Amino acid sequence: MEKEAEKKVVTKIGNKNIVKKKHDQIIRAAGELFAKKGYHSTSMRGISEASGINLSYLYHYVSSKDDILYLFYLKLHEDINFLYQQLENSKNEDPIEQLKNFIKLFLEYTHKRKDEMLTIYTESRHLNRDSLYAVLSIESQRVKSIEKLISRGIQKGYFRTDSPHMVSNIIQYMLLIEPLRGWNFRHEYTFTRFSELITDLILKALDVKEEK
Amino acid sequence: MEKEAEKKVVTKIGNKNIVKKKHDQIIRAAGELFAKKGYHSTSMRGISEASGINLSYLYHYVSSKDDILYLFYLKLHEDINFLYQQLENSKNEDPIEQLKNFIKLFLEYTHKRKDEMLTIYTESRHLNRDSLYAVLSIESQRVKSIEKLISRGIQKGYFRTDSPHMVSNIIQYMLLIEPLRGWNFRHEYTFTRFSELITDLILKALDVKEEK
Amino acid sequence: MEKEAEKKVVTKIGNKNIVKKKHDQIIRAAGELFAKKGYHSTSMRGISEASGINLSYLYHYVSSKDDILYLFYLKLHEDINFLYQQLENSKNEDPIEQLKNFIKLFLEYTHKRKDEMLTIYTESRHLNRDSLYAVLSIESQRVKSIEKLISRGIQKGYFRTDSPHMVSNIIQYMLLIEPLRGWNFRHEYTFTRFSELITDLILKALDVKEEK
Amino acid sequence: MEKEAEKKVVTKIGNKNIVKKKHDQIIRAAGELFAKKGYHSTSMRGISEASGINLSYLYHYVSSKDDILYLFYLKLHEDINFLYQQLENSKNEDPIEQLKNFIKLFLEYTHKRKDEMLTIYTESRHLNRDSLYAVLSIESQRVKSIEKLISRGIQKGYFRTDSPHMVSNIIQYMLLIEPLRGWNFRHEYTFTRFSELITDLILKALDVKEEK
DNA sequence: TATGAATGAGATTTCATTCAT
DNA sequence: CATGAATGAAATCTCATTCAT
Repeated sequence: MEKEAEKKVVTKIGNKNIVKKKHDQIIRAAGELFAKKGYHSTSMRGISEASGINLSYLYHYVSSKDDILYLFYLKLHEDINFLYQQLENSKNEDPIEQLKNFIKLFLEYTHKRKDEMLTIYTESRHLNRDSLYAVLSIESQRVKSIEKLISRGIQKGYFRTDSPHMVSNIIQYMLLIEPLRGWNFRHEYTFTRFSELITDLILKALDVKEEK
Repeated sequence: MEKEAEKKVVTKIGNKNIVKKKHDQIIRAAGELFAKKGYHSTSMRGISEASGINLSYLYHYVSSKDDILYLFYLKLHEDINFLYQQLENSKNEDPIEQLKNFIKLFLEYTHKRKDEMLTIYTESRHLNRDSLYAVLSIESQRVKSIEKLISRGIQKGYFRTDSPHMVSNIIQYMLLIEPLRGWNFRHEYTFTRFSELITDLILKALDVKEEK
Repeated sequence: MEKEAEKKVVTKIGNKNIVKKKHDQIIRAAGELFAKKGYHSTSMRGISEASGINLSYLYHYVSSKDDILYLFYLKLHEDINFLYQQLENSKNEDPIEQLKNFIKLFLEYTHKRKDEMLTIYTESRHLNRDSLYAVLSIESQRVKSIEKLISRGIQKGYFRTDSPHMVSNIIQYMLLIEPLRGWNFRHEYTFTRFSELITDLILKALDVKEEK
Repeated sequence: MEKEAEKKVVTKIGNKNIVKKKHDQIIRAAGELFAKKGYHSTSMRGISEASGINLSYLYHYVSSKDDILYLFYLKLHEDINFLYQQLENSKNEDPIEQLKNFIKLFLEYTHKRKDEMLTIYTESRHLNRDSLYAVLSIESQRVKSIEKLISRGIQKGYFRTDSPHMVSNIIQYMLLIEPLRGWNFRHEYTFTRFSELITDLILKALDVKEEK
């Protein structure tokens, strides 16, 4: 996986373990608030209260409110990153199975954390320049990971498309439909059914004929 | 078309023509600011200055900042609404052509107004309860309009899918990919090419075999 | 008099008369607080309370706390500026008398407003870049005004010095001794006596022989 | 030399040598910061970092931020104090030479440390009551030291003035012109020339005829 | 219809200082 | 002798909204 743009969150505390722990504590609290009220309507005071960390002391672990949103994104990213790594590493598997598996796991993750996903994808516009750049860079990497799998699948004759890059973008986008648009269909489909339909669609986009 | 949930923007001015004109003036100014800085970072003062309407006087035409976001949504909606109406009305046309045409026009509209679309779809979360409800209701209607076309197409044997509702949702969602995700592919495709690819995908989702 | 560097204080109010009046109100209040506690220990809230202007409304008349310090300087400057203008204009007078008169009036002014003068000359370091530049530029002009008088006096044979510029700097500096160092001699001299001594010194610096 | 008002800086550490060393360390760091950003904009954390002394540990050596400013003053004072002592002790020298020498050395010192001098003389207002009192008392002593030399010179017929006290104040004040006002002439005179001019002026104030 | 004046509430951030070990 | 954790108080500034005319 290529190198991503990076942004370090500056803290006043050296000990990395403690920082990690506190960051988790902060993100957990902030994440809920963001999900409930959005980034701008969530105040640092609110985060302080919800996390149990003294308001001023928060600033020892992050250097601005923006940092928290960024950390929040990073956390979600980390939790799912292994899926993308699998896309790149396990080169021996059947690409179709590999893709199906990826979709399944991704949708499950997204399903469980839809509020957080919604938050991230609607609020990330408001990140400051550096954080935004870092986030977009990660997102871009993700699409590239998918693209690699697809290219492999094409070479091996499993997939067919004349625009792997665009299809990869579309796939990544499709996978986010639940948090972004689920309100309009969630109650009408079981998750399994929903998952099937999305998988189907993606396979069709890659011209995979499915035998049922 | 079924009745939508509605929300009236309360004004202190009687004359409907004037109100309409002022609303346009406000929305035009606000829209640009929203696109540039987002809803929360746009101040009423800013809108007042950009629109040339005195700050207090704004409150004769809207009753809160939230209203402006709502009006902004409504405007975008109105401008494109005729497309959805065509989906329902012109019942004699070939559904495939009708769909293709709809996609084309929608994408063109979206392409021209991507910033505004992005704004709406990332900021609408922050509408207050009533406005949000109204917006979601409109969005829901739109999906239903698409669904009607699809059902017609199925009956006539043009389309095939075992979940018209879900596919409609997906189509509506797909059509928004440019404002929401375009940053990652925009510079690599001409609009025409992009439009083709999306159309293709949607037709595939409906099992339409294309002869080229 | 040459053109000075300038800095405009940005207000949100158009009417210049009102702005002027409010500025006066603000400066009067702020000046006292600055004199009593210094710039940094004076809070905007304090200024708001002392001036009777609502805290947020203060920001319609100034755009930052720094502005207030700058306005304060400007006020003091304006009140005494005519003295410097006289130095340049009335070219027919006897330079010695003109200088004596200038010293007398300046010292009187300074004597009455020593706290404010002390404030300005100890706090102006903390002005932001633009304000500081404007202030230094004014101060520099003042020295030049003095220098012009001296040069005139030299030409006419009244004064003698081989460094008019330096002497002018020294004179300007000398005239500020009361606010800056008066605490150590104020109670031991009447103002008249003090004034005489300073005048004497300055004349000596210019090699004026006084007949008494 | 008469007894000065004094203020002890309370420490939690017994060993006087260590205290002295740490104080130096603190002052060196703080001095630079004060010179760069002023007293109020310098934070204890900043001093801690610049000095390499742990923030809480600073409070073992000083009892408040104010103490540091006071110590800073004291350091500058100590470094130059010997000059004032010479003024009082060496009673056999020619007063004119003695004065000239004093001026020269003082200006050299001031020249080298103008930033620190500026800091002290603009920030000392913000010392708390006790520290301020101690500082003023030292300053007052200094003027008295000069005054003694002048009185001696008068008695011996070298100097002439009817107000030795005032002249002493003026001299002390004059010697500070470079840090306080140098910005307006520094680049136009070599230090030597500047030094000459000041010396001249002071001798004139004392009615010393110079043969060149 | 239109506007300038005014306000209360709240947001982010910084800091000197103390606690506990 | 030395340190990391923690805190309360305050500061500047912004904003949506209302008042009074």
